[in-house]
This record gives sequence, C-alpha cells and structure tokens, in this order.
Amino acid sequence: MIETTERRSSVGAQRSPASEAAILKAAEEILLEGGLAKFSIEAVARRATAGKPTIYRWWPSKAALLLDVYHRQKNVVLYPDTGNLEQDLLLMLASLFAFWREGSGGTVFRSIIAEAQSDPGAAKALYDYAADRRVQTADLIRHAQARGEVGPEISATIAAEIIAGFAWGRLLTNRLDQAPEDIETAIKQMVAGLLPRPSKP
Amino acid sequence: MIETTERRSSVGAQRSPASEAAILKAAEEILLEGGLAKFSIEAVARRATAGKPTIYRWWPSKAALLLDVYHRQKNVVLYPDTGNLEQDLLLMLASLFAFWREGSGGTVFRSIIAEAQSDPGAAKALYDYAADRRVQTADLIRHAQARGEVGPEISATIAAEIIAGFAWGRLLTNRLDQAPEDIETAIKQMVAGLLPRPSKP
Amino acid sequence: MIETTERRSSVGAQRSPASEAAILKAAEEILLEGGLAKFSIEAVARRATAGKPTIYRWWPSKAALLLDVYHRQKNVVLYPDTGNLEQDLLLMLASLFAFWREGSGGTVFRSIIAEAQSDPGAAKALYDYAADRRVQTADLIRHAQARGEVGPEISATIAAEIIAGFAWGRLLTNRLDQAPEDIETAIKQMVAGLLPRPSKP
Amino acid sequence: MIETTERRSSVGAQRSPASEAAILKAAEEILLEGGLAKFSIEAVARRATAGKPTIYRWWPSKAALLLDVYHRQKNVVLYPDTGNLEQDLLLMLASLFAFWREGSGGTVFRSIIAEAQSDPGAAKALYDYAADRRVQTADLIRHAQARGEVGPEISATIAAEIIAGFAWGRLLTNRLDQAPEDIETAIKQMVAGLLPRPSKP
DNA sequence: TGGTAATCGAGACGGTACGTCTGGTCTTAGG
DNA sequence: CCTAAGACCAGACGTACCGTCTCGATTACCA
Repeated sequence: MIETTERRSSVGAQRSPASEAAILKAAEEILLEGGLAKFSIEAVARRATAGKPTIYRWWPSKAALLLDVYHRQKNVVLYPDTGNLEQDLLLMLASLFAFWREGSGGTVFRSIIAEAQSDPGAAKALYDYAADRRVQTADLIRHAQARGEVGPEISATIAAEIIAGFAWGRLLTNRLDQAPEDIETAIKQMVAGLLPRPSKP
Repeated sequence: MIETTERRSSVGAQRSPASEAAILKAAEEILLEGGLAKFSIEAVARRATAGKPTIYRWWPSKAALLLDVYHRQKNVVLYPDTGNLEQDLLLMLASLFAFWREGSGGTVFRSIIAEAQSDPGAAKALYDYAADRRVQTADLIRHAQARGEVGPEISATIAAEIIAGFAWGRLLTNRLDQAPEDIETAIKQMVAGLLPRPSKP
Repeated sequence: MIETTERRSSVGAQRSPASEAAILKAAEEILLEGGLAKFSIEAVARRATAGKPTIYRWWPSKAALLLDVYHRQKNVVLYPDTGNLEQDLLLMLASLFAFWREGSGGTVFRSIIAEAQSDPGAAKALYDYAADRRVQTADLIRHAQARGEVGPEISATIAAEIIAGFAWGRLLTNRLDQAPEDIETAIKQMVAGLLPRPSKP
Repeated sequence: MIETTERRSSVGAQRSPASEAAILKAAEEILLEGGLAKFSIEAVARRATAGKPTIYRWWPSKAALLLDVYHRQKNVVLYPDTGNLEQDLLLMLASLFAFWREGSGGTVFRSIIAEAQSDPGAAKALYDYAADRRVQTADLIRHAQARGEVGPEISATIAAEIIAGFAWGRLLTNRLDQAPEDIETAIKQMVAGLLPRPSKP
C-alpha cells in the first residue's frame, strides 16, 4: 500500500481521486479505532487533511459517507449454493459474521443502522440495501425449494428476513463473538421450519 | 388531564416527582414529534422548564433517559400463555408491533438501539434488556416444550432470539406497517422449526 | 485552638456562633488558598459544612461576607503620631503593606474592590470605608499642620487620598513586594509637597 | 452611522472584520448599559449575532476582550508637553477623567481592574499596561526635570505612580464627578513635592 | 412543661454562563 | 471549476454556581 502523507492540492476542475481515497481511508480508520462515537465529518476532514466542504460536496451526509465506506469493502460475504441449504446458510452467516468481526465492517454497518434511525436518507438507503440482501438470500432458499428441500408453501423472502434479523440482533447487541456454535443451532432451527411437511396421516 | 404549567420548585432535599414527570413527558413528546434527531437534553430541559443539571442529576446520559421513557410505557406488551405456542407468539408479536406503532414506543426503542451503537452505557443497558426479553420469551417456549409442543432438543433461548431479531429488523427498517400478515407467516415458519421431529420410519 | 469538625446543628431559634465562625474561617481560608477566583458561596458552604441558606441568611451577598472577613482582621494597621509626619506615614504604609502581604488581608481587600465594581452594595461599603480611612489619615496630617510641619493651605483630605491611591495601586497590580524602598521614596516625595512654602523672596 | 444588522458570513479562511467590529461594538454597549455584572461572553455573542467560538477564537478570555475594547478608544487621552509640568499633568488628568466619565471608558477600565483580581491573564495585562502608562507619565516628568522644573533627586517613575494611584482611586470608588476642583488641588500638592529644594541657608 | 418558632445541615430546584465541540455554509487563494 | 483551508453562525454538550425553596431535626423561648 502506497502511503502518501504528502501535501495534496487541487488538480483543477475535477474531482480529486487522491482526496476521495484519503477521505474514505480516514473515515474507515476512525470507525475502526473509535467507533461511531468518534466519527464526525470534522474528524474525518482533520485526519484526511481535507476541507469539510470537500466532503460535503461529494457525500451529502454522514450516512452517505458511511454507506460508501461499507460498499467498498462488502465483496467478502459468500452466497454459496452447494446443494445443501443448511450448509449454504451456515457458510453465509459465518462469512458475514467474520466480515463484521474483522476490520471495520461490523462497526460501519452498525453505524449505518444507527444513523438510519434519525437520518431519512440513511433510512432509505438501509431499507433498499436490506431488501436487496433479502432477495439474494431468498434466491438461495428458492433454489432449495426447487430441489424439494424446502416446502412449496414457504415464503422464501420471509425466511430470508428471519435469518437477517438474527444476524442484525447479534451485531447490534455486541454479541458477534458470543457462543459461535449458536449460529449453527439457529440455522438448524430456522431451516427445520422450512422442511417440507410430512403428509399428515 | 390536568395540565399544570405552574412554576415548580424544590420540595426539599429530595427528588421532585413533578419535575421527574415533566421531564419524562417532555422527552416522550419530543421523540414523538421530531424523532431522535430533535432529541437533546437541552431541548428536553427547555420543554419541561427544567434546568439541565436537574436532568443530569437523575439521568447520567441521553440513553438513560431514553430507557426510562421506554420502561414506563412498556407494560403493554403481552406474554400470553394460552396452551398454543403459535397463538401465544402471534399475540405477543402483534401486541409488540402495536405498541411500537402507536405513540412513541417504537421511536423510543429505535433511538435506544441507535444510541447503543455509540454510547457504551446504552449498549450495556440494551444488552441486558435484550437478554431479559429473551428469557421471557424463552419461558413461553419452554412451557410449550413441557407440553410436548416443542421438540426436546430445541434451544428455547435461541428460538426467542430469532423471534426478537425478526421484530427488530422490521422496526429498524421502518416496516412495522408493511404487510401485517407477514407476522403470521413468519411465526408459522419459525414455529414449524420447533415442532418435535416425527420419528423416522 | 480547639478544632471541632464535629457535626453542628441548630442551637435553637438563634444564630449559631459555631456556624458563623466556621463560615468566616472557611471564607478566609479559601481566599488565602485560591484567591477570589475560587471564592464562591458554594465553596464556602462546602468547606464550612454549612447550608447555603445559612450563609445567605446572615450575609446577603458575596461582598457582605468579604467585608465581614476583612473587618474581623483589620486591627493591625497603625496610625502612629510620633511628631514627625514622614515617619508616621512611613510606619502606617509599612504596617498596611505588611498586613496586606501576610495572611489573607490583601487578597480579601482586593476582592472587595473587585466586587465593588459590579455590586452596588459593595461599592457603597467600599466608598464609606475609604472615606473613613481618609479621615483617619487626614487627622494625622492635620496634627502635623498644627505643629507647623505642613503648610496651612494644604488639603489634608486630598493628601490622605493621594497616599491611599499609591497603596491601592500597588495592591491591585500585585506589586506589594516590589522594591520596598519605593515606599520610602514615595512618602518622601508626597510629604515634600506638603511642606510649608518658603516665603518667596 | 450605518447600522447593518444583515447576516454576516465568512469571508474565507481569514478573520472577518465585520464580525470583529460587531463583537467589539456589542461588548462596549453591554458594558455601557449594564456594567460588568451584565457582561458575559454569552451576552456579547448574542448581541453581536456571533458564535461563541468566534469570540473565543480571537479573544482567549473575558479580560482580553475587555482590554481590546479599552485600547480601541484610548487614544483620546493627552500627554501634553507645554513646558509647564503642573499644567501638563492637569491637562492629562482632566482628559483622562473626561474619557472615563463619558462613554464606556471608565466602566471598561474598572472592569479590567476587577477582572485582574481573579484572572491571572488579566492581571498580567493590567500590570504591563500600568507599567507602560507610568513610563509615559514619567517621560513628561523627566522633561520637566531636564528643564530644571523638577529636582534632580526625584524619581520620575514613582511620581508617575502616585499620580496614577490618585486617578485609579477616584475611578474605583465612583468619585470621578466629585469635586472636580480636587484634581487641581491634588496636582498642585503632588507637584509641590517635586520642586527643586531651595538650598538651605 | 409543652408548643411554637427560628435555627441548622442538606440538597433539589429553575436558571445562566461557562468553554468546547460539531454541524453545515461560505469565501478565499491557488492550481 | 475544484481543491485545501479555515472562518462563519448556530446550538448542544456537560459542569459550576447562583439564589431560592423545602425538608426533618434540633433546640431556646414563652405561654
């Protein structure tokens, strides 16, 4: 990684990639080190040696910056499709938890959720993002449904929502590290509810 | 309702119930009207015609005040035990959603979750509160387990956590009003995973 | 000195001498240790283990308390009348400076002057006190005038005022300890202006 | 006078002269109207429609602001050098008293002296200011000394200090308006002490 | 001798001001 | 036209005191 603390200056009438990178880097570092409590536009500008207006020009709100930070690191979570739903979901949740645990991923997402409770823009973004994630997970479940692994009357979207809810709950109450085997238990119990019903005698 | 805006003063070297009530009332109203964004100790003091130190004397942080507001109205949620788990959980979630929808309940709790993402005190309080709620719900499930309605290998606590996660997810993404029938579907699918396994032939 | 930190309480429907003494003592100590900056009714009450109302009952303002403290220690300054004016004034100023330097005397009087610039009550008290002191010093000068040491056209009151002004200036600019021989020089120059004029040739 | 209450804003990354002027004007007006008792950074900010941080950015303390206000209006006092010391000093004191009496000059300087009794920064500033004033007055006296109007053994600095002390005393005890002819008497008596001693027969 | 009244400590009350921090806007100078 | 820089107004933060009030207890005084 090239570490340039050298003085940046304007590159003329166009967005400066160096500034953008410095701002995103500073934002992520602050979140990693001090959490949402230390995260302010002021602090990001200070650390990135950027002017506050430069930040406000490109990210209209604290939430927008958070979302940008989150998206730039989000390509780690798996949506495997191995032919076994329970295993797929277990892998997915495990990789999600791992992503949240290591680095700033979890802190950033927690911050977005928090911000969404007061900032309408962030609320909209979170709403859309959550919907998108539900679709992805639901696809996994629908594949299993097609394979006959999941009952035909099951709502894949709601099943996806339940799984996400479990993960969010752990994240928001600082319990990502608590009893990792719970993930397996939870997945088992959730998947059990999705099995095709045995025809009643 | 008797509305007394009359000047309050000290009642001696002890906490003034009138001030306490005025502060809690003001806090709730501000949250209801302007949400977490408008909620500040300053604003609460102004509205309650209370001094800021009076608030800080009794509630060490914004989060503590939020939690107090929440607890004073929380006795509305039911934990019915009718002998049918699915019905019990449905009633519970329905009454919780109703409580969150009407009045300030939902806004207050969302605010607490948001605050907990930056304030360690709030985080601790939320952690404890969530744990307590899991115990309550788990008790319901354990009763069903005793009746043979739920398989003996099921973890009641994790089942309770899954249910809470679903509710939190709806709250945090502004979807309390979206498709109320989803609650029923979700409960059904969750409860299905808890049923005793038919002995395999 | 009997040091009783024992719990005081009311001695009935009359002023408690123990409380009064404790308050004055606390006030003086605070001024001595931290100066006017640390001096507050709150601090005095805390240190004297007295209730604030007890202080306000007997001393209506910060200035009143300061004046009381000052008066209880003021019997140290000399107004000698040895038959030599220059020597009398020198002794007087020297004893005044000594009183101001040692203990809390100077700090207390500086505080009174400061307070008098915003508190009308203190202003009145200071006005009267200064007038009284002028009379005392003027008497000394008038004695010298009677002896023929001072010209008959001289205003003793104004001479007294000039001398007091010199002392106040040193006190208010933290120069009590600076060049003690200046006192002698100053007195000499001031007294020289008071001598009987030689009849013009 | 052009009265512009129009909204000010930044003029870039440099001190805004409009804000500075508005703050000094507000400070002076508050002192004039309510004296030191009503003077607070909060009140100045309110009246000047300035942010408190803007004030703290440029004036580190209440005393610094007071001193600035004082210095901007202080160029009114004369140090005449007419060839007659008594007349020079009379003019100087008269113009000083006039300046203190009219407008906010006197109130401001009294406030500075008061502030200096609790704020070390103000004390330092007052110390330096008083020393500077002594030098100015002493120069006047030294000129007279060079002319032979004042005895060679006289300390001009101490003479200057005596004169300043008289003025301060009048200011601090609200007696600027009392018996204006006293100034003349005082000057006469002070100058008399400076005359060259007639060689004793 | 018993009731009343004024005292005491304690500390809560509504407030004001403190000095600091951040938010979001604006203007400059320079590339 | 965009940049870094930083000043601007605004207002919340949490703290220190202000001067007032009420409490429960402790006595001295007077009926």
